[in-house]
Amino acid sequence: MEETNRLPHNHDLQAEKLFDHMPAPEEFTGAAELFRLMSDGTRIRLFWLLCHCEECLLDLSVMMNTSSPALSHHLKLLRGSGLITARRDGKEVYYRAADNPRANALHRMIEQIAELACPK
Amino acid sequence: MEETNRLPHNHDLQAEKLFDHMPAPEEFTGAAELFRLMSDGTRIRLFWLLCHCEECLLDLSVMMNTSSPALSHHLKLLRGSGLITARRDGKEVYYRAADNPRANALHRMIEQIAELACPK
DNA sequence: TAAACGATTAAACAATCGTTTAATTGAGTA
DNA sequence: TACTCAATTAAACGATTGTTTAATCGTTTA
Repeated sequence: MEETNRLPHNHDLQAEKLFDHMPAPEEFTGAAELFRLMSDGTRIRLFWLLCHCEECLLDLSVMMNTSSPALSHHLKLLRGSGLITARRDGKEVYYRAADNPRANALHRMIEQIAELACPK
Repeated sequence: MEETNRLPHNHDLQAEKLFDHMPAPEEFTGAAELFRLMSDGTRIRLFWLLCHCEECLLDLSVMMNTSSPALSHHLKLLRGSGLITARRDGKEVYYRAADNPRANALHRMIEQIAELACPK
């Protein structure tokens, strides 16, 4: 038998059981990193934009009204997490949202929270 | 008629149309703030915990292996966004996840990303 | 009222992050 | 090769953030 009564107070039996099976902090790092990526207004708007078109850095910087070095920095972060893809064609690099479960779920959640509809 | 051809390059007609109807940065601030709240490992684990039990600060600090001032700080942030509720009973303040669409959606998304199941 | 306990707040600190400016790399073209 | 354009990188800066330590507040009880 296991001794479960190790909390200072004894309010909730469910909490005691939970305490014996607490997920380690590392179990949440992946989710935390994904949320951290979307915690910046510029980046979340950029990702949303790339869910609806494929564009090069220069056009993106005009659409976003943001400097290209700043955007390049954000694009690198998004790309590193697999949320967007990039392909070079000549001098330009074209970015768009990746087509995977995480990116799709994020896309839906953003539009749900922001109360935005997909543009026609 | 509207002049839509204002981007430096002309790659994607859809992008041109999108440019004419770009959501303002403010439209994403709500979502960004919600994601920022969940961007911290301690806080996301704390919120998940409060989805499954109601507990006081001291017990939470033991379960989370975190100092009570630090936890109190995180709890204040979560409470300020309406993701958790608090009630005082005598000397103790009991916290739990709020029951609203945002909190529920977040709960589901965290367990989906972290590949966790709700504990029995 | 005084003491004990739980919770919160304040101040200080290191660490992280996003932007800017300037320099550099990569690719096409005259 | 030289020149142009697009993209990236580097360094520096200011701002924000999470934790710690110590002090304070709120409630109960001896």
